[in-house]
Amino acid sequence: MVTITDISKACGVSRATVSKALNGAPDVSQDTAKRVRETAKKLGYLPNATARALKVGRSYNIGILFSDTTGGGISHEYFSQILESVKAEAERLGYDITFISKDLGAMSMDYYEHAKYRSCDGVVIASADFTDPAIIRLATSEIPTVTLDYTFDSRTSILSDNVKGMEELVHFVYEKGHRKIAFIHGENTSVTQKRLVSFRKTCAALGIEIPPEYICPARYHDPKSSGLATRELLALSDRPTCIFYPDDLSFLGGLSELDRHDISIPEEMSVVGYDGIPLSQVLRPKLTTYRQGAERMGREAARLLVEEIESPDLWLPQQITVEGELLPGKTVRDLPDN
Amino acid sequence: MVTITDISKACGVSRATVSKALNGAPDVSQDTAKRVRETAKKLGYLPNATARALKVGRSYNIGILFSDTTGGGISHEYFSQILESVKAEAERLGYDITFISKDLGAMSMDYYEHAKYRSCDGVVIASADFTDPAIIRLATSEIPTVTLDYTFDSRTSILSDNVKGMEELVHFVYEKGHRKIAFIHGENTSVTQKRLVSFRKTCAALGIEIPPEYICPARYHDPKSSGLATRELLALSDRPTCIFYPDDLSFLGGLSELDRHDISIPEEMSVVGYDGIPLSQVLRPKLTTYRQGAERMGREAARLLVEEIESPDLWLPQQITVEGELLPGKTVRDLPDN
DNA sequence: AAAACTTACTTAATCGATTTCGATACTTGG
DNA sequence: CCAAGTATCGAAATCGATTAAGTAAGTTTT
Repeated sequence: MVTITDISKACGVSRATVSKALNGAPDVSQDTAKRVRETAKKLGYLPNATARALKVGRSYNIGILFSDTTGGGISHEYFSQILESVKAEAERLGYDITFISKDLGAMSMDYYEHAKYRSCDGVVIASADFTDPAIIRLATSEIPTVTLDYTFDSRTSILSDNVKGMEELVHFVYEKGHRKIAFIHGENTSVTQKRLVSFRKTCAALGIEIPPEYICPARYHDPKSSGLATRELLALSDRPTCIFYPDDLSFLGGLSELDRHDISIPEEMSVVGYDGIPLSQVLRPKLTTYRQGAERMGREAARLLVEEIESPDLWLPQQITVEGELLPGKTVRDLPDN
Repeated sequence: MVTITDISKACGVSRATVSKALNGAPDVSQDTAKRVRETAKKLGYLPNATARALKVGRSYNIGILFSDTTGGGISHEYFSQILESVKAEAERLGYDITFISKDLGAMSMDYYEHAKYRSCDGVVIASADFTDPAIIRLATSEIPTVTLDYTFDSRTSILSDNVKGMEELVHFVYEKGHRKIAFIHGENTSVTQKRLVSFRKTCAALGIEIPPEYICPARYHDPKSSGLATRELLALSDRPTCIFYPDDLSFLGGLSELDRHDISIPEEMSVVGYDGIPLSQVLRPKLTTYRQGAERMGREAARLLVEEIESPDLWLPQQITVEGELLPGKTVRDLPDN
């Protein structure tokens, strides 16, 4: 391994001078700076991020956290898109990305400890159970963090615009003539609450009455539970004409349940998803859904986190809401009369 | 930040003793070892991975490389499954995972330099253009690496069993009565060659003649190009009865092309995918495909890499082939007579 | 021409942990 | 009772890089 010591010997200057030359310090003559850079290149010198991090207390490494429990794993497209865009933006800004998890090998660590252990400059909390004490500890610690789809105290967060998403979807089906709209929702999280409130509010504003049995609990990303909820809705004497699913993937559970009852989409039942993952657009019929701006969310998360890391003094926490986009699809039928 | 110095002061012993006590060295008395561990816990001590890495020359950090160019990005389910299982196994073994990329911020680095810069103990090359000189440099360097779906010289690699996969798929459609089988293949990579040769070999063994125009080039994970290939196949005077697609996602391109010609699956055309991603199993009709053992591949990759890192002396490179599993689906029709 | 700056380096401490080589005290064997 | 062995601990070097402080020239000011 080539170190600054090797360069200093080859150039006949001190290690301090080499370091300063390579970092563009002002008190190095043009001549020596050039000589140092050239021999550095000739010898194939690479800075050692570890040594630098130890000395300057900054690792240029940010953690990313996907908690394994909530099923919001990396392989869901929404999250893998976020991961990809966080990674791209962080790298653009000179930061590497390391996964933060509970328990590394034999050591039992919580998230906070893991982040400290790796001396991460900051952490993006991408998917997590926000009631988990370990998550809370990290998110309220002195380590800069950005959370996605949740705000701790009033710390920095990137929020998908669930209110607007629901509004647009409700308006869309309303204009197609639907009045009997059922809503299958995911676990009781802040996201769910926002969507549910927005759903109710928008319906109310449009003068639609939603009977309580039209609101069904299920779980995110779990086709089975949405299938069950669908079955209950179909058992009602007064069936809805349109069903909102918690997310695109969950709709697939509803799909097979509707299949079982020989109910065709959208002729006999209209459906709406959420997320706008690529899968939704290759289904036939194409799913009506709301695409969350995952790519931009990841980018903003990385950008804000690095801003906070690099200028902590003039930093104010902020919450950014990223709008999505309605994808019309073909799964909502035009009702001739209501 | 609590360091071993703090502990040493609190305990009235030297830093050396603290370090040894925490690492279970033999020349520390039971008493002091216990006292040190207790005050370490009391003070909330966390080892500093950076400092340790600098001293011992091991970072307990392994790199993972997904090259962005080939479209084999993280958000493809095959790769995100691999990522997830590499991550899980590495963490189980006490290693963290960092993404390795070209160009970090302003610095221009190739993959090898990036891995050195972060002093990765090893790198999993999960998805890459194996003709890229930067990839070759890394994969043939002194850094332990494991490649997926490609073998450099005879270094360690994890291979999906493409030969067996093709064999099984061909046999499957053969037994359904198909004799006119077309094969749309991806870019000319070693994987493609294996599949192509295996396809040809199996057909020959079964006495099936495949006319050259039944073999169409396209690109992996690119529905558009497979759509075009499909169009060409449909234009033939002697159409095939069954089409093999390069992967599940590409099949979707074929799907819309078949739609356009009002050809229904499997009644008028049978199709077969490859990969067995979850999407393939929620399509209707369910896709006949071959699931690659992504989860096991990732796990083995991490396991072998760590083995090589931890006992480089008694290490022999090896290639592991991971079998997959045929998913029958519903997209291959039973031909009454052939 | 003496005082006051500049410029261009070097010295040495430091980050947090590990590890080699002693050093000391105590135990055991002969 | 002395030599040898054992158990326990500490001093100091080290990993590679950064940086405050100091130094020795040369340059400018008055």
